[in-house]
Amino acid sequence: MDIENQITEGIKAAFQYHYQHTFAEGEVSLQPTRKDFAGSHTFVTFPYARISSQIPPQTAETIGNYLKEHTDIIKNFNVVKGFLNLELADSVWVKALGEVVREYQSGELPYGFQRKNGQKVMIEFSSPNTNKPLHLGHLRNNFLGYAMVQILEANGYAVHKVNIINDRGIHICKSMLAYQKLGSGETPESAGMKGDHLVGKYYVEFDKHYKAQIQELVAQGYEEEQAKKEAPLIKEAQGLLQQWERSDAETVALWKKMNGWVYAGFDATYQKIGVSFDQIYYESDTYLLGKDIVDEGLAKGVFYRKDDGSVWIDLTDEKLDEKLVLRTDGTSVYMTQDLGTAELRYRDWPFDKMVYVVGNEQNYHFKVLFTILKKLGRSYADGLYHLSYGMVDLPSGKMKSREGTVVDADDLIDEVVNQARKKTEELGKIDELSSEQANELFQMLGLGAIKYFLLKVDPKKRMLFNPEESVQLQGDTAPFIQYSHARIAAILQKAAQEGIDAFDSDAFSKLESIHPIEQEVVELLTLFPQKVQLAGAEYTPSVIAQYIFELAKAYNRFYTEVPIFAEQDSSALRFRVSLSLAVAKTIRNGLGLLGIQAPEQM
RNA sequence: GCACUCGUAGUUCAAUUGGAUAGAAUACCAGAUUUCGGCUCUGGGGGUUGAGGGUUCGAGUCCUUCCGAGUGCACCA
Repeated sequence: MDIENQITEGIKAAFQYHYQHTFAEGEVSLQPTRKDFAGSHTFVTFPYARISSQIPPQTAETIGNYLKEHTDIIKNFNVVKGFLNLELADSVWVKALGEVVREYQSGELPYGFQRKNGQKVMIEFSSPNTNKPLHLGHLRNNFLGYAMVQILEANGYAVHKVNIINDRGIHICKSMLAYQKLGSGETPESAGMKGDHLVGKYYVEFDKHYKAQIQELVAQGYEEEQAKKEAPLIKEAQGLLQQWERSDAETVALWKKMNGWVYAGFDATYQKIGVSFDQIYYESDTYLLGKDIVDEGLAKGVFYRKDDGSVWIDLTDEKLDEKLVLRTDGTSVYMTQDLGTAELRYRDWPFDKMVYVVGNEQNYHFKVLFTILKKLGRSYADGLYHLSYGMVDLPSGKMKSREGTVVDADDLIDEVVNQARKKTEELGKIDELSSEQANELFQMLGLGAIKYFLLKVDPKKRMLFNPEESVQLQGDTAPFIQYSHARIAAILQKAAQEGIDAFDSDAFSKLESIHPIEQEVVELLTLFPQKVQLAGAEYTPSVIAQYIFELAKAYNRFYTEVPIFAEQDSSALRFRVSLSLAVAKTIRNGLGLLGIQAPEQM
């Protein structure tokens, strides 16, 4: 039984004994004690004044006394207003560490991870367009998605990672048109560029000339809106799209060629950032889906047809608008497509939950999508979740995907990895590493820095990414945590050399008293499982990031305040070595949940 | 115009979902250690939680009115 359970059982018994009151399951909850008070767990008694017919401080006093007398887990308690702060006996903490170490030793599942629960989650993330390379916003998406994959697996779910590539439409036709006009047979090889960057270059080219044409037209007296529609280039691009839809051989060949370049470029980036997928969908395959759902909706009376032949759904009673699901000409729109894709996916891999990692500008779209599926009576509709995230800004200014000032993902990674290289070459202990191993380490540090920085913030919130701050060795950063881990690794190595088995929890089981900071570290360790659980339930990797940082900091305090190998008492020494082991493993696994690696040395 | 999201130390972020004196990191100042690893640790100043009103034992959190920022409101995706 874990610590929290032991305490709540005690509290329930106390209420039974003193007030003849029986609590329902899960009704008694504890909170962590604030730092300025003694104790680790706090019971808030305000809500129970009616049950005890006493003022809260009296209730707290009564419960505290009962726990101290009737259980052996409470060393002391104090009451502040209605708050009952509990100090646990040292033996409780010693035993708790023993359990953590044993779980790590048994090795079936890492400490804090759950057994398979039989539930299946599909998660969609990344979802790029093929007309330009990945940028900083995509990185937040990819890292969030990949972290959630790890976290959901740790919570016992079977996870299926999917990516849907937006490979068709007017945007890729723009790149194609510019390439036809200006490309003169250039290839990624001849240009010495990654394929996605090459195609992106022509997209920018298109945009430049297109804007020039608009300005020209405006100068001739057109309204801007009209100029945007009438510019010759956009008409040409639309023509190209129509040719593509008619399966014109030449157009399709060019489309395939350019998309092939982009995929090669994406794959290189995915590999570099350590992201992969189980299944990839292409919009060129799915954009016509959803028509039969429209028929079904009409039959069920969920949708209705207007006189002009277009099909709609009225969601005004859900406080949403009317939404078009089929055009007058009978073709589908984005919403139709997403309905069809959801259906397709459920058939491909019947899931209990489906998570869409998509930016918050699409909040409304997903609200509507989920509502429609519910109205259609889809059994899986309740398991759908939109993991919405905010935009990423840079210190130099805001960045938007549609404007030219986008920060390219590859460039950014290179820059940060380079900074990690510089710092580590200057200061690191990497002499015995081969140049290959060293390069791997720099990647680990640079990528870890970006991932951690993007993941430590609540996904919902718009955030500011500071590349320089992210690689700092001090502060709330990945390198700080990785460094702490590497240092513990050195300690464990020393312990191994001295013949100490860090997994041997019997070696310290008789230890009677421990240092307050040791207690604090063990307390943090005991919280890991519920952090994993929370991060999964709330879809917020930031919970894990914050936790590991706290753990690393607490360990560092322990490290300066308490000697390890100079300790005379063997029990205490062994306890500290095992504590170090448990912390190192938890940091490593916690970082792993964020997709970040922890080096043994740096 | 309508809808949604957000507003917290100089800056970047937290706040256990309604709990205690709103916490970290960073920057700045002052110390300790100079040993297991460049480090790390301790202390200090810094806040009317955008503003007002309400709900209750208790509000950064819920309701409301303003102010400010962002996003979405295409027979685009």
